[in-house]
Amino acid sequence: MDRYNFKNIEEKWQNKWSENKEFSTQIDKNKKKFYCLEMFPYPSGKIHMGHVRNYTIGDVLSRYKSLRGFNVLHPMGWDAFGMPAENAARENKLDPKDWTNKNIKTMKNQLKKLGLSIDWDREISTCSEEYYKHQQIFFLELLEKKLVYRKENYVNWDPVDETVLANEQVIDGKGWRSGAIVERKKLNQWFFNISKFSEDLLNDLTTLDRWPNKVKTMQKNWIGKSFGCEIEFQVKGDLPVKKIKCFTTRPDTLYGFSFLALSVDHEVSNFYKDDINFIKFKDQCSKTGTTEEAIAVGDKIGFKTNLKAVNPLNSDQEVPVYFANFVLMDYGFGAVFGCPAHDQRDYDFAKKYGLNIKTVVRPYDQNEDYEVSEEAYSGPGILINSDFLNGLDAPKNSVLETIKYLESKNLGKKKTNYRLKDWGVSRQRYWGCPIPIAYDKNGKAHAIPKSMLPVKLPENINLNVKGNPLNSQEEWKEIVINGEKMTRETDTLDTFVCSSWYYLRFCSPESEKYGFNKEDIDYWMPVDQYIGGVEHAILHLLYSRFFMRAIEYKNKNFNIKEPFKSLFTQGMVCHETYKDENNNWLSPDEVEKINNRFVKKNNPDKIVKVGPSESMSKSKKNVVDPEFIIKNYGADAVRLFILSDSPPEKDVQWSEQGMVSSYKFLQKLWVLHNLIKDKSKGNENNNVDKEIEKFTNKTIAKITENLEKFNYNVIIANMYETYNFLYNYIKNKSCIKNLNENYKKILICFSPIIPHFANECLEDLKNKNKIVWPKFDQLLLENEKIKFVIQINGKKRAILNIKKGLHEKEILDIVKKDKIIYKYLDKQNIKKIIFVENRLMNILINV
RNA sequence: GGGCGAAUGGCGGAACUGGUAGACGCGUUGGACUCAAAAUCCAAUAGUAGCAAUACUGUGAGAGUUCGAUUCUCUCUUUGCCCA
Repeated sequence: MDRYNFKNIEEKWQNKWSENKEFSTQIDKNKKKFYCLEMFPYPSGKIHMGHVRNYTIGDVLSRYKSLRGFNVLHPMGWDAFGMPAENAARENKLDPKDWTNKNIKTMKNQLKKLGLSIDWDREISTCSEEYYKHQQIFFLELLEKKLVYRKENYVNWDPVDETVLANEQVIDGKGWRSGAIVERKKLNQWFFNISKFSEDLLNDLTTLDRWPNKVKTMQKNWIGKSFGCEIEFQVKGDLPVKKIKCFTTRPDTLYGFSFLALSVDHEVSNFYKDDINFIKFKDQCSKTGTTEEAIAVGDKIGFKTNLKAVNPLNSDQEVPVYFANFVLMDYGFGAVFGCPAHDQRDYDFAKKYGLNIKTVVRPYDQNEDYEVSEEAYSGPGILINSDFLNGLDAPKNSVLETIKYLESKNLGKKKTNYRLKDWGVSRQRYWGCPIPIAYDKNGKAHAIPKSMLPVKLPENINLNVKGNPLNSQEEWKEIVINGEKMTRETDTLDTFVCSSWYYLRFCSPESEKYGFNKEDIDYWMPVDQYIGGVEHAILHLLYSRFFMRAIEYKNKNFNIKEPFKSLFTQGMVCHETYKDENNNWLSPDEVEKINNRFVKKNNPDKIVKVGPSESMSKSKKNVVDPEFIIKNYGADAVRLFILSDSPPEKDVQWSEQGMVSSYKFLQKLWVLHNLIKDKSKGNENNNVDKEIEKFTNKTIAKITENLEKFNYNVIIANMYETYNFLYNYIKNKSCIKNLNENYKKILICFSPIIPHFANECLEDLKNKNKIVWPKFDQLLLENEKIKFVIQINGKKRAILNIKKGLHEKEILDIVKKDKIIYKYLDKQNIKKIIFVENRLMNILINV
């Protein structure tokens, strides 16, 4: 017998699957469909272990569903636009398109070597014209429906690179590449009106019963619905401003009112636009980032106006009005009322400018003399110093009570507010989907007619320019629409737009007229199982949910609101981190273990510092290359290992030892396979054995259940158990007549995890039958003998091996004859017996 | 600071709706094979006591509900993630 040669066997099956187009899918209305989708990768160069895990999980499910008779759609594509291509291209003087396509080719090959059951005929790439031209059409449709608009907004601006940075590209207030201090700059940008659907996006979370609660909670918090009060403050002063509107979630603390703070963009700022001090102040404000965190942490600064605001609950009280850097125009009305005693931001501000700090809420364990000191108290309590509001439970009752009062006096009204802001989709970059807009000489935006689409990206352009390379493409920028000369929009779309609808495109990858065909999506959508990293819990998933609503809006032909019926978020792949004596990161293959000590390879004197296990990342060098591992151990072994050590939703530790043991297990299975082949050769006179039948039945039941529940790590344990049983079972047996048929069923159960191996074995057994998921017999399961526990006073004292379904009396009879239990029961009064059928009997006696 | 989750042998982890805690794997130890090693195979492996049968303790800590709690409730500790 030869060793199991994974190299030849895996290649053989992969070629076979590919040649037979085994996984290409068509609509078949006689079959139930199952759409399994994993988040598509960014083509960064090579696949990493995270991909291996993600796609293995999806593949196991797809193969299983397919064996269960579903018509399975399991496609793959490329999230191919984005910055790394532009950066890499800039550094290596390549075209982003060439760079991207080269990576796609490499990664596709790598994925194929994993033996994934993917319908490659449906492959899509978001950077291809065939893809993004449809996206441009969607953009125009949304524009027609007024779900897209243009407005000026603040962005993180890198003054050195002359580019806009995403929040995560701002590190400690500096640009991640240039290191320049990031400024706030106002730019005209395109926005998707996602906030229009805030309420809908929030409410429909309750329909997503097969999404992790964690993700739903994160989305809920992100949408951030709160209710509060819109208050109109009377304003006095030498400016023609009589009223300022403001939103607050805590109107009940109005008696602690000590200033009114406005955003520097508030309309009142118009009166100061020529004031040199105000201009300076505004400039200073622009130095703070735009994130909520930057604002919370940063210095609170203000600019005092000549205005006074009147407390609506106490017209005798007048407080100063400031411009302040911590107030943003897009929250509320760009105006907040300051209550320093109960809001830390306001407290910091009041301290700085010597403003009054009046306590109006006391914690439950303090008396009426309580006064806030050192820091604001924002917890719950009882209202004090608040006239007629005194004694109310804050904020539980007090907020609503206050609003009621304000409404009755026409001083304010209840209002719902959402934290979710509209989605800015403009990116000042080359490598993205062009926005199909042009501007006339007055700067007015016009949609580029659909007949003129797609707006193609110019090729072979110079990327080594500051800012957006498209800006310097003078020829490309020119366009004539209806005889009028115009200039193209040079911003491109955020890549999250590409990934907001790609799952529709997989249903109709070749549809030319439109992004999808109705017939296709009617059959395939929604995605039955979506699998990916939890890092996309908010943005990508929320944007996709929005995009479906945006397409559906005013559209009778489309009725999908929720694209992903069921969501699974897998954990990350982690590895120990290593550093040398100079604190430089070392990769695992630069390290070896000698006598329980980690040292540098080929240099055993150099001790290596072992750090905690962290998510694999290039920057920490704690990565293991899947290609290398597949080459050494084979795809099946990698699949086996990546699923074996942890539940799929939790992080998994990469371990070389674990990898080796998975490899060895396959070798052992191969030995077993050949033994079974021998033992099942033979003639009709061999014995039929009940034991193997029962065992197989139980195994099918277990694996089926664990597949349904994503307990993939437990399936691997089931596989080891199966091996252990079979190995011991056949050891001392001669030929068994029904061994072969049972073993084949077991192989099919293994096949989603180790498809090459299982198919090879089935073929080796000359299997002629169509391979379908084996059924198990519930009756056979129930007829089995069980282990029945006998407890005395709650302590386990014996285990009876009995058949199922025995009654209390029958068991008691057995118990009374049992020698071990007898000594506990002898001469004792039985007070009570608790009997749980097929489980246990607890006998309570006097002690 | 707020929200959500987690905590089980040396390690990763199992345990159905409250019913045998530690499946399975790794590691470790002992043995077989070998001149030797690797590989492979066999056996043991939560702790304490005991030659053993067995007994007691044990699922982060403390309480509670229950005949019975890893599982349910409360308080606390540690830790992870998200938001700030």
